[in-house]
Amino acid sequence: MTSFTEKIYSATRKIPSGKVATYAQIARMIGRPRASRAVGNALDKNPHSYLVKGLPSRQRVPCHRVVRSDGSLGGFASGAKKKQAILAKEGVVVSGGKIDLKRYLYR
DNA sequence: CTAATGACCATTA
DNA sequence: ATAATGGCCATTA
Repeated sequence: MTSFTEKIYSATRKIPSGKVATYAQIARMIGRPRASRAVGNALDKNPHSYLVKGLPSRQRVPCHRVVRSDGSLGGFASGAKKKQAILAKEGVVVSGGKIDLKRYLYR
């Protein structure tokens, strides 16, 4: 575990249910404004599934709340379809493959 | 050490 | 609107 990935997980955990953040945003939060791509890599390797019950909240990383800057979903280890389903359950509407960032972006 | 690899981004055409 | 392009950067081989 590198400090880089730990910071990413920490930042990602701050995103509340019903909101989303972009990879670039996470990158900015941890002080590496140009590392958005590396952020995606780190989240990809994240083994902590959001859906696992009983997992301590400190270990849960809601990586499904991280999307692309253009509002499209971006990737997901278990499939983008799954990602969308979880978001929908939290109240984030994905229409036409895009999310209305004006409404759901975490500020 | 170098090279390749992406859950990316902004710009340009 | 989509597609290509060049840049970016931590991690891994």
